[in-house]
Amino acid sequence: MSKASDRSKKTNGDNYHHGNLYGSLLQCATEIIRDGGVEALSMRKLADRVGVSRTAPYHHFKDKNELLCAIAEQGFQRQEMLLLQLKESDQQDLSQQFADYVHTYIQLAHENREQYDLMFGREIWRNSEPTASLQKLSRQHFQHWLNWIDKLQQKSILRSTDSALRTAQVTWATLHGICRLLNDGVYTEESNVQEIGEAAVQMMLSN
Amino acid sequence: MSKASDRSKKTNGDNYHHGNLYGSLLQCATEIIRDGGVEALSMRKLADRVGVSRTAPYHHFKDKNELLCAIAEQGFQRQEMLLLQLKESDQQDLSQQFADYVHTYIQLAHENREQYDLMFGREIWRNSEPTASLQKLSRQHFQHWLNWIDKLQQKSILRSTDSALRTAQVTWATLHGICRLLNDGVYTEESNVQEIGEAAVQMMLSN
DNA sequence: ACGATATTTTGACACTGTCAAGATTCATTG
DNA sequence: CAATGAATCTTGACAGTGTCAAAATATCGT
Repeated sequence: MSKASDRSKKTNGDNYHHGNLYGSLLQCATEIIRDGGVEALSMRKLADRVGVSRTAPYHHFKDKNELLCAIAEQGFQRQEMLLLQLKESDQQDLSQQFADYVHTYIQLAHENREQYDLMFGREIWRNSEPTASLQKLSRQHFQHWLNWIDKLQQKSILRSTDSALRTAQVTWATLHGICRLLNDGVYTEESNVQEIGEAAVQMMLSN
Repeated sequence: MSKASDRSKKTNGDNYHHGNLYGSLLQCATEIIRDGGVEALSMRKLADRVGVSRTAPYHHFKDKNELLCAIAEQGFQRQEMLLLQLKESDQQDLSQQFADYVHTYIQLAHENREQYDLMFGREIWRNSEPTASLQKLSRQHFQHWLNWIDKLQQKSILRSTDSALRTAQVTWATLHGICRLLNDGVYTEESNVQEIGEAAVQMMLSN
């Protein structure tokens, strides 16, 4: 007890090893980003808040980028959940189901704005290289969207003027554009979000 | 000549005063951003490249943010030009005129991707405060778009299911979404840009 | 108990934005 | 022309960043 108690500052009851640094880092980083955006997250502050030294995180994440990718992945998983829940819902009206998705998408992107920016922002996709697993998740996600669009076209809920791929791209871009303009602070009036989403649905539906 | 020649390093032929630092900074910064994005621009490197000391730029731009805003403003002015040229074009078919705008918008956003990101990105609109003049320019720009949308609705080129404001917001969001996905590197295949734009037009037009 | 391996730390480097104080030049008076 | 005040530019400094290398410590399989 003599050695351990007076030689180091960190071995005072807590272990030298953190135990679950990976998880702690991920969670803490997610919180920091949720509260203050990506630019509020620094590896040093993160390490400090978790209670380890500056470079400790680098043994669990090769890069800052790798950390960000991991956080983005969680966002995609949540998004995936959303699509699944909708498919299993009791909503039989497919038009309404589509409208529901649009509204939920916008709402979710707004509630988790910083994570959303990470998922589709230049920080990861342009400035750095997205992780292999993140790329995979992202592709899967779009594929599911594409499949759904295809189905909606076949049932004439959506127009078939263009191919399923093009339609999927454009409709998604519309959703994405709305979310970006809101999240980035270009649209400041958040009160009309609902109406904007509704107008988007009107534009996309075939009627 | 004795005093001036051996006392300082900078007074060796060139003037101590740069002459047009403001302009040089703006131009050089624009180039740096065009080539390497916002994150490639540092005040220090910029000053170095222009040939002045680190803090010289701060006598012409209060902030790095103020510099960025100035660059963004130029982007808006170019965008404004675009709309004006279209109105004065000889294209009489309003649907086609609208389609032309969409394609030019996407093309321009792609050619000046970094500047576009600056114009509508979080860097300025969320992380910092946009300059008063930038805000004004931005509002004007949207107002012109809104007026046009209104006109197109009255001539039944665009559906009037929703108000002009909502329609303007959603159509613009669609354009913006496409450009963001391309610029941010989420869509990597640039070969289909034309087709995507075409599909967007199809979705927006009333027919 | 020992040696390999995983984990964490300290030190260091090259960057960044920007503030404060001093130096230099310019423009405008007297 | 000389002097004074304003504009402009420089040097020094501070706190912060990501991340590499080498050393320290802990854990685990033998």
